[in-house]
Order: sequence, then structure tokens, then C-alpha cells
Amino acid sequence: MIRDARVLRAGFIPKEIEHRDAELNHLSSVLEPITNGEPADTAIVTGPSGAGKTCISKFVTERLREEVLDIETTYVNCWRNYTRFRTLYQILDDLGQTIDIHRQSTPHDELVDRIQQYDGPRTVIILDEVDQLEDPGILYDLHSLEQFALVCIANKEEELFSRVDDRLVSRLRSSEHVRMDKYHDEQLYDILSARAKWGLDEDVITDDQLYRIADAAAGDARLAIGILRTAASEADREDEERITDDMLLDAADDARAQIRQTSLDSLTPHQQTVYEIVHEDGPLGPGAIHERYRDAVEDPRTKRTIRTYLSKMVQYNLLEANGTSRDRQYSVVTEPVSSPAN
DNA sequence: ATTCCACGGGAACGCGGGGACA
DNA sequence: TGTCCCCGCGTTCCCGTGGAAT
Repeated sequence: MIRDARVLRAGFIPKEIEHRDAELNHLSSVLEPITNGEPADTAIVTGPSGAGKTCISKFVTERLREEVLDIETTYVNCWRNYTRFRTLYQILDDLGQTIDIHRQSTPHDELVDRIQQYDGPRTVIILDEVDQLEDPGILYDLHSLEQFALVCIANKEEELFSRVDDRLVSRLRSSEHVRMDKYHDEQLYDILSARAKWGLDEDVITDDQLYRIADAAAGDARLAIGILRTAASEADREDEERITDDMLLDAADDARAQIRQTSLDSLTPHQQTVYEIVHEDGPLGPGAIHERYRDAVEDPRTKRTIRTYLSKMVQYNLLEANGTSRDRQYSVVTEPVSSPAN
């Protein structure tokens, strides 16, 4: 049934990328100078979730590494490493420079110094979910270093620019900007069909079913592949030779739920309680949410902290906020599912 | 016009964990 | 080993801002 589970996994980078030639070439050409040992411009990659931003960034850097010996690449998910310290630490870790760095007792900006003094090969730094950084100032630090080429991935350009200061905006605006759109249904079909070909035995799934997955995923390749994966593993578990239409229906919901669950798992118990309250009783204003929350847990956090939770969950796309200040109401996000990448 | 209250940025605090030094 | 100190990070406190209600 399943021939190669790897190709169905989230984060798998295929040998061939479908329907992204223009974007691939664009990004390649921005990074090209470093193959000659010259500094490259910063690249900004934007687009909705599941459009292939992370995929092409990793693909391009992998290909560079195949072509040229003296290039390193590092990938940082800024959603998971959202503090200045963690992002810098992650980069240094990838460069193998963390041996004697410890979480404590390292002077404040030892990490930046360390990165500045790095004299290894030129390095491409991919900063994924860069709009989730708590302190975008590190972009400034990294941007100015010739040793490194930055690839900044974000959902929306405006959300990135609105949070950095003017000096940096003007420098980033002149960076190369690779814009990516949602996939069309036919393109998603091609992607799914390639994955099915490598990942599954023959005749496990029909073309018609692939089209329906593409339709359900609404342009989101990560979701589409998730649905295919979920359906395939369900068929595998049930010892079926083929994926049935029923499995497909369930898989669409399950795949959405899975993506949401990964976001929920990263919340603290207190934050999850707040989410539950909004999920069950929303839409609600912050005051009402805090009241219910206070009754639901021992040792409740303050209102201010709950507001921080709420805005964090809005950023994660778990909740949405409607209205301004006084009449603001929070409710759970229903459609479409979109969440930070893994 | 005044009052009320949510918002959100910034400073400060305290906890946990780990190094340095005796 | 014990003490002191430093750091990251979650949380709280404080406060200026602005929109809605009175």
C-alpha cells in the first residue's frame, strides 16, 4: 500500500518541484553570487500557507550545496525560536559553533559577536515564519553581514514590514522579493499525483480522488499532502488495497484537525484552557474570557497575561479577533485552516 | 466633556538552571 | 559541596492611548 512514507511527510523536499520554475529561478539568481564567493542580497519570500515557500527555499539551497563545495546553509523556524537568543543560538548550532556556549553565563551579545566572527564558508540563512519574531532587530544584525545570505519567509509582506524599524524597512524594500500564490487545482493535482506515484503502490487512488483532494485543499499543498497521507495510512491500517471515498472524507477533516492540533500542542495548559473557553462559548470579549478562565483554573494568571495569550493565539491563527478595543470579540478560526509550518 | 475600559509596549520581578569560585 | 551570580523567559505591574458609553 504505502511504498515510501517519506514522500508523503510534511517537510519532504522532492527532487523535482512542480509549477514553481519562475520562483525557483528568481531565488536562485538572487543567491547566485555566493557561488562565486561574493555577498548575496537578502531575499524575501512571501505567500499564503502551503504555497511552497519553505519547500523552494530549501530546494534552492540544497541545489547550491550540490553545485558548490564551500557553502553552508542553516534553517531556523522563527515561530519556534521566536526570541533573539533562540534564533541566534539555532544559527550558531547549525554552524557548529555552540560547543562552549551555554544558556547562561554567556554575556549579552556574545552570540552576535560569535556570528560576526564566523569565518567558515559563506552561509545561507533561511528564516522561516520571520514575521513571528518577537524582536525583528536581529534581521538588522544579520542583514549587515556579508558572510551570510538571508532568505526571509513570511506570509505577508506588510506584516513583516510593519514590525521592523524604518532603517531596516528601506533596506529590506530594496531586497529581492519572491512572491508566491496559492496553487491552482490542476497544479495541486500534479503535485499529489507525483507524490502518489512515488509514495504509494499503483492503483491505490484514482485520478478523480486526487482531484477531489486538490479541491478540498483550496490551494494549500501542505494540507493536500496531509489529506493524502491521512487517507493512505487509514487504508493501510484497515488493510484495504485502495483508498475508499469514505476514507477521503474523513481524511480531509482529520488533516485539518492535525494541523490545528500541532498548534494547540505548543500552548501551555493555561493557554489551552483559554482556547477551550473561546471554543465552547465564543465569541467573547476579553473580560468575559478572563472571568470564565478565572473560575476554571487554580492559580489564574492576570487579565493582562490573558490578553497576551489571546493576541498570541490570533497570531497563530487559532483565534480571530473582530472589532476594535471595547467591542472586540474573540472566536475560534474555522476556515480556512492555516497555521505555522512545521 | 468626562468617564470607562481594553489595548499593547516597556520595565521589572522571580524562578529555574547552570557556571565560577572558594 | 555550597554559595553567589548571571541569564532566559514567563509573568506582572505600570501607564499612555484611543474608542465607546454616559
